[in-house]
Amino acid sequence: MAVDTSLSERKLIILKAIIQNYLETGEPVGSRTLSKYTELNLSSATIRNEMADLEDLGYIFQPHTSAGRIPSDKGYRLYVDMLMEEKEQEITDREDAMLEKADKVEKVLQQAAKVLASNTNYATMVSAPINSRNTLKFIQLSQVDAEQIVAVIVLGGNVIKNKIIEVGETLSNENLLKLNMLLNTTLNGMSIDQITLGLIARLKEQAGIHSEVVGHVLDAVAEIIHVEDDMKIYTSGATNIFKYPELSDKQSAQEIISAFEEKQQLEDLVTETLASENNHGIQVYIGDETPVKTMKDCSVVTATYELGEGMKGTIGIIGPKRMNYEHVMKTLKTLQSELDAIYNKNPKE
Amino acid sequence: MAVDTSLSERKLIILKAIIQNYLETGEPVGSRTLSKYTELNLSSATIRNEMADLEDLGYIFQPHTSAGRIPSDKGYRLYVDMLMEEKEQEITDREDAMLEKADKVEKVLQQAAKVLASNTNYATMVSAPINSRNTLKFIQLSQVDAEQIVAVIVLGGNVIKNKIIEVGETLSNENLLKLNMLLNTTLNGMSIDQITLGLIARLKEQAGIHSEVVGHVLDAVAEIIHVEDDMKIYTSGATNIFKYPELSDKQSAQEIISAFEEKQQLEDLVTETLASENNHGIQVYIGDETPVKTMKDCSVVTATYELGEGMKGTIGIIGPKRMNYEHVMKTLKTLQSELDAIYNKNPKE
DNA sequence: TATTAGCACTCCCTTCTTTTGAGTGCTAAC
DNA sequence: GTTAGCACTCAAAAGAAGGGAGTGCTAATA
Repeated sequence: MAVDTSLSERKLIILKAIIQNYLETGEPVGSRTLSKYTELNLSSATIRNEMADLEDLGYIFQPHTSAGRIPSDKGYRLYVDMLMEEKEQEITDREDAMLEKADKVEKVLQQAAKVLASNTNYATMVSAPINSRNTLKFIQLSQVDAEQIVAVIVLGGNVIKNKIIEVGETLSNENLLKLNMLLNTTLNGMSIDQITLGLIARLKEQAGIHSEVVGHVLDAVAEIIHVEDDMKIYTSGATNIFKYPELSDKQSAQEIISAFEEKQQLEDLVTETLASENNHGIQVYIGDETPVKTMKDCSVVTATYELGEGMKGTIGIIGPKRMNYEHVMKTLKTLQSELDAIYNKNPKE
Repeated sequence: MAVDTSLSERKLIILKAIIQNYLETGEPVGSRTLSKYTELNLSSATIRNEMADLEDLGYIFQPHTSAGRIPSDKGYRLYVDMLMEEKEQEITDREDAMLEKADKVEKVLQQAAKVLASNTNYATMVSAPINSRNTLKFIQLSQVDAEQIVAVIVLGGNVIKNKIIEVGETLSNENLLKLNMLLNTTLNGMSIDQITLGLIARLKEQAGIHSEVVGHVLDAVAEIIHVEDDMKIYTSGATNIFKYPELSDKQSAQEIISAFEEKQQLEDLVTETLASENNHGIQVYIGDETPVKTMKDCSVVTATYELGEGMKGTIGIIGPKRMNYEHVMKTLKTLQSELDAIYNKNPKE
């Protein structure tokens, strides 16, 4: 993303002033307003000339003739990339902790979304981390009754998966014991990715192909391990978009809120964010840049957090393009490090 | 709910015509329209007289002078009551199956909400059944590593609960085995309600009070069993309310959709529905009758379904007062029996 | 050459007025 | 008891008028 250096210092100042003003008021910004707002002591006429240039260059535009200017996507992009007051060094003055510890990951994430929403007044989402690079810590099959076996699998970070396996034929206690031994010795410490179908096939051989039941059970185990838990996404503040007239006409509101209700599109957003290079930083999608078409009139800011063992999740904020980028990014960073803190201090709670 | 018999036959016909017409159009209904709409061949003037009476009796009202009439809550109530009496026997003509089988309860319920929403064009919710009267089928503690034990509990309907228990001190294999025996023999077949703290205390004695670890583990087990899984509620079609102008101004829309996002109020609704007497039927709340104040401008129709073993859940539809009650109630009944069918045919899948 | 004052022009928004039309209530006739 | 007829009401739609914020352009100024 090369910075366009063709803009004069003065144009940059004016552009910045336009954007900041527009972020505050939500109204198109006129030349007279600017001539007071900026410290360059210029008349409105001069500023008008500069504005005309900025418009030609595509950074701002008029919603209609005889209105002030508002930033275009390109303008916002420039602003986010270089004009924003960088608070980089100020991460030290951490805000008060926002999150309370809770014993269930689920609760924490739901709360994170909520806090974020009330903190920013935008719509927010938090995705639960995905397990595929997680490792297996423990596995056990137990007989529930003659026809049911329950399989329990403990992964790193104390994630537990389980399922009931229906078996036609009773498995002897002895065989079950053997199977448990075999599974634990073989699979322990492996990551989910590593447990391939080939490996399972080899296990079947070792366990004795003669038994159909065993084969069936092993297949089921493989399935449990691999069934991607569908991505859990927690949302909050979807109705915040009603606070922004540019998003709250029926059409847009319905689309955006639907996206939050159905979650499918948010999943896409998460996938995209996790796939993107810029992984530890914060990602800003302005308007059409967004991976999710429903949000092409919004800005979307996302961050990735990590719970160790390669388990990554995403935090996202969706709001109008005239979003308070500075505040949002700062808040995201804070939350990011709080999540880190919570989960690295007591990974075993 | 006794039907007000003080209304003449003719008034009833007119009222019904007014309501049906209003349900279709959403516009106030005038006397001229009615004089064509009804088969009683009456002039608009006559109908006007009857309408004036109906207004005095509180069944209809004018949004403003010189407008047609709109049903009042009382009017809707009469209509719904009448409707229910009429249709009682017609449950036989089942519609096509709407639900697909799925192995996870979660999926089925989510899908149920979705189907219902697209079928009715209202906002819908389905609450997952609550387990408190469910019985314990199987319990097992297993050593994950030196400091962790995983407890797995299988309940009726194949509901599985589990948790990792942190222990300071390693529990010997032998002791664990004993404990498992004890737990299974004692608790098997009991309902969650029956497993009291007193019972746990007695268990502790039997297991040998001397061991602190054992005490700790038993406490943890009790906790797992009793921790009320917070009520899971699946929603769909919240944005359908945008289809009804009377609900889709920003204020109402925001309130209703928030209720769907936060879920708290929906929980209240479920609680209320489950507590109500009329348990196997269908409940209709019109306007102010609703247990949830946010929905005082809506009608709410709920039904209870049962998954055996006393596990009850609720299905609900939220829409404008001029809801198509007939269709909604029919659809709810169908869904109710479909849920029954799915879970009683194959309780073990 | 860069800046500014001045002015005509554009177009949105608000407010006010007018028109239209659906619907009512009442009265008098059938 | 029913109906035709008529005056009246009121919301919503359609114009009409004025105000105001803002622009682009030109000509004067430093």
